[in-house]
Amino acid sequence: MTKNSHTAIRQSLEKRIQSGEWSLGDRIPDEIDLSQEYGCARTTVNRALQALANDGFVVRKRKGGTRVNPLPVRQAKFDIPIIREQVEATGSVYRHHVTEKAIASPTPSIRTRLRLGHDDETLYMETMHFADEQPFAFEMRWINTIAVPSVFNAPFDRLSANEWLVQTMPFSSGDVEFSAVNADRRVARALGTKPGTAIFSINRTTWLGDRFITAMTLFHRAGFQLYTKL
Amino acid sequence: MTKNSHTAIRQSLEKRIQSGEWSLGDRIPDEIDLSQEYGCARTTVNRALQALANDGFVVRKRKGGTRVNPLPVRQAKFDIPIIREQVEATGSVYRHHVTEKAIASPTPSIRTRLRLGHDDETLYMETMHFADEQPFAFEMRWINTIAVPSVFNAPFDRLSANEWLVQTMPFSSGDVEFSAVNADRRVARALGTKPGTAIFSINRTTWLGDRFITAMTLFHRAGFQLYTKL
DNA sequence: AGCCTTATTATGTCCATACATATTTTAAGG
DNA sequence: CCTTAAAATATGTATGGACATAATAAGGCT
Repeated sequence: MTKNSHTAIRQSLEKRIQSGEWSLGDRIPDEIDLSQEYGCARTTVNRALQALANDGFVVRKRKGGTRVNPLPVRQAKFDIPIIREQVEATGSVYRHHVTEKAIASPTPSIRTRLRLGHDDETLYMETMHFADEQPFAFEMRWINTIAVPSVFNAPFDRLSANEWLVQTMPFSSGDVEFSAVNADRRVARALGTKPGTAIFSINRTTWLGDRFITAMTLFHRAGFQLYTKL
Repeated sequence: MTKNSHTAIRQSLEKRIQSGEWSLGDRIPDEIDLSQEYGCARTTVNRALQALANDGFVVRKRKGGTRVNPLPVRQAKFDIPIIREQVEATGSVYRHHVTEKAIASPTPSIRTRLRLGHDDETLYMETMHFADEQPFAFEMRWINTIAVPSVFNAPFDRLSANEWLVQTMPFSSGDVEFSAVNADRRVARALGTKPGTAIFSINRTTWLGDRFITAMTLFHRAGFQLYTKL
């Protein structure tokens, strides 16, 4: 069992909700009553209830009290690791290889996606990621050379762009998009599969404040699965 | 600006980390120093720092102090909504249609996945989900009739199994698996696309405690994307 | 009834303090 | 020098009290 009062109370309340003691939309006792029931201070119950609200189990409203969330929304959380760590976590040996690296004027669609000006240039890179010498993922990436001028000195032979950027600009924000695409000839050849194979693809755009840092499209090997617990 | 002291402090610290005031792995001032700097109680700083630790910005250790996380892991959070809400959120009209519903003895692989006994039976259902009368997703589902006996009285003509189960067993746990698959003939016909098309697929298994409730495979229409902010 | 003002109420936040706990540092002893 | 025990330290948690805030309920007026 957990020892701490607030996590213990949290778990207890969670079980009582799961058991059906209170059903969807029901109001549960207020903090003072619960604190008496559990024999602790109100702040401790408050902490437990806030945690439950944070995870979507209950909805809280001033004066309205705390209710079991009538619209429970399950949240899936994914860790988005560095590809090397993802590979090594499975016990495989990681290797990457930069197949292309050039200053390029991005296409209009990329330009829009990155909110770039008319003559802004980017560094375009293609990288292959291997697990035990088998293709693991094929990466296409655009980097804003103005926001990240040090990119020209980056040791991309040792570190993948993926990893280097995480270490250089660690706390940027961004968005992610998962989709399924049919491999075209180029992607198929890179991943060692047949054109048309369904490929799990991740699109990521990264910002620091309002400055565009990098955009990436990742094509995973055929059969790749992304897994998480709810 | 935010008014509350603890969120304000949290944001301030987040900015200071992003600005590079402390770099990866650096130790940041302890709670007492920060509380003096911000002119508040230690508990308030503690709350802000715990929130930062929770989101992976810092790592905290007793006596060791608080450090900027040297291995920043980005977390993507997805809301997994009821399909009807997902469709209606885009302004489309939702409709579903149960195309098959029968007691069935699941295949060995499904049986293993669900940790079912040798002669346990399940209710097997196939459902089509439409958005504005266009195919949105095709669902295959197995339900444990022993854990959910009320399933036989469920109004599946009005409510999809998806929605009914969420309302009936709201706070179950489970796991999710995202992948890309080539549509076979059956899936392609259901979704109105050609066999071989890359389809975004979601596999979900749901438990209440250690009891299996339901397993589902969802095939989304071609071109479907799952999007989130980091 | 309908409308406005005022009380009531449950949660939100903060504080000062106290003690617990994990971890490192230091000191003592061999 | 190495091992072991004691002190120091930063975070973790709990408490009781106080006041703020949002939302509802109650009351009084036209």
